[in-house]
Amino acid sequence: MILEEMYRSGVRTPSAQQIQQITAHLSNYGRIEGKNVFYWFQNHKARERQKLRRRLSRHYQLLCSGHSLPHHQLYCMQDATAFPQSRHHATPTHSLHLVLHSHPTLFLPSHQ
Amino acid sequence: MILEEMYRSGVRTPSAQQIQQITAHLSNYGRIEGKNVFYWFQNHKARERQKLRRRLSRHYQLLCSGHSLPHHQLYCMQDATAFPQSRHHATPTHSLHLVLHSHPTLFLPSHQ
DNA sequence: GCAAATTAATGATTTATTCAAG
DNA sequence: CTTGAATAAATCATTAATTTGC
Repeated sequence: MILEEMYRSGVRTPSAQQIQQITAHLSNYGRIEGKNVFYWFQNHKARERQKLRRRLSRHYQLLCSGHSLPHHQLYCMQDATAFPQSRHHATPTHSLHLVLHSHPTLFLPSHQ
Repeated sequence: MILEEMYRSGVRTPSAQQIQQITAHLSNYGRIEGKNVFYWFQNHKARERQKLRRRLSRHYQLLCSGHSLPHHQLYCMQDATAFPQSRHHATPTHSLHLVLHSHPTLFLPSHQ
């Protein structure tokens, strides 16, 4: 409970000092050492991420399976109107037909 | 998610062709064009770097603020009680007492 | 009720990824 | 291109919960 409280209030990868302190504090309740605290945060962080990813994944699956849009992500892919023209140079001329390196302007649909 | 998958597997600055293909693929999910893909990779690369830099910065600040240890580990060197014996190999013998680095097992007390 | 069996959670370890520096 | 360092991701191992047949 204590660790989760800490996590909830922002602690993610505590430094050595922090770990020492936390360990000291928790020692009041039982045998514990730094590595346990270290592992706890590693695992907890990872598994929270995991949960989030699972949620998102499910979310996307729904999205792609023809159901209503979830409201984030993808909205950014929408119409792509106003386009930032290159600030510094006209379309680079050093590219020839060999162009491997991309510049956004190269991807402006030529017919739009 | 798809783009991150690509990034994770090595794509950093996709060529024009690659961008075209990626765009085509992603078009199944919504309106998107090459420049969006281009920007995504630019930004993602940059922001990954940024994250790392922040980490390092924080790291060094701690280091220099007299708080000795850079991050975690070392706390492991403290009481040196029961330590996790590696499942697969005997205790590593390379455990200089100077070690600052990462893995808990690296801090197996040399005398155990 | 109550073990054996099965499944979920958590702890600990290993492997992969990431960037910067050399 | 390689290496070092941090740490995220994947995996292994153990413990806690839950289910099942009796």
